[in-house]
Amino acid sequence: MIDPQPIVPVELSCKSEYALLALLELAAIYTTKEPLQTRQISVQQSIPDRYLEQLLATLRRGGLVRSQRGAKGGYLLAREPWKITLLEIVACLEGFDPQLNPQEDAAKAAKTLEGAVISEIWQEADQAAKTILQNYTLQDVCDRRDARRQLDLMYYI
Amino acid sequence: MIDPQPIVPVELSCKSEYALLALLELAAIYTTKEPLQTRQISVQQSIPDRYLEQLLATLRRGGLVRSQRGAKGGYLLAREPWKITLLEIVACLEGFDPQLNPQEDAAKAAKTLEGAVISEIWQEADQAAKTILQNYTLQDVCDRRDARRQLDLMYYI
DNA sequence: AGTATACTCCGGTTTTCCACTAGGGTTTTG
DNA sequence: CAAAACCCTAGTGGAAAACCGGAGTATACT
Repeated sequence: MIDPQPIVPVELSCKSEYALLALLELAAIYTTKEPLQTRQISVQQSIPDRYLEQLLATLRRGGLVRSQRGAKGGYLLAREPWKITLLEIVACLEGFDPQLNPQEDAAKAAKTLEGAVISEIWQEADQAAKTILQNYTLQDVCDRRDARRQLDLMYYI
Repeated sequence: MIDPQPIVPVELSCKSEYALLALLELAAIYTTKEPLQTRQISVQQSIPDRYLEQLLATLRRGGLVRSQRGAKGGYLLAREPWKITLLEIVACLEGFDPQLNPQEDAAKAAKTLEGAVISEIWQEADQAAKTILQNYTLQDVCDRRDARRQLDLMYYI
């Protein structure tokens, strides 16, 4: 189990973090076209393997990865890493619609006037956070990690 | 119990919603300088009274509200409604620091490189949401509710 | 063809958190 | 001094999240 994130409005669930880490592994070997097995990912990122299996299955149903069964099987990205946004990933895992500005009517659904106004403002904050996540692709995250790795190396020398 | 909000990155907890509704009530009678009792608020907004008590106590410890004990007691806003931001309110309730850009080092605390990069991006999304909430004051919410009330009235005629 | 490998489906368990409840106190008014 | 109202602390129930296990099915390699 991963330690809890700081208690802030935008929470990164364990589920989403695991999935993102797994997808990063898949992105790293994307060009090889060779499938990567859950076992390898789980060891690399220290994720409970049976749990990871479920998450990858969810990602498959969400169309983000493809799977190959049997011996020499495993998972591959369904699309190029620069065509997968972070918003898509968390939307797939947490089970909400990845499109921005989904329902104004959620505010209408509120029973009281106060409730509706509050709901509107919260949706505005939600939009802002979602927009950030939509503007990052898997590739971006990989690039940033690689850049950081280079930087750490330079400090070491 | 309030029905759950849509499953999205930015969640509005029951706690924060109750507190906000209570503060709206206090804001409405702010100019009278007369304290408002938990019982009245709980009836008005249909919030479990003993639970509301706790939330108001938290708001008091957070310096958002003042209390007057004994008979004829109750709660008043500690400041003018236009000097209380929504970010302060949820920060008080959820127990995090209301100042923006609080800790870059949370990213440093991550054990792995990937973890740090992901944490950074999530903080960016978090910042975006927080900024929205910081730019709304209690007064803004009151004003918007009143405007909406006028609008509904016009449609009715 | 057969066997080992690895995904697939599905149900169960454990843990954690949240909304809420409860009891016994302290302060103030009248 | 009694009633009204806030104050403090602990505990409960249910739901969701995190995780585990077993039986099944597809694929590769020999």
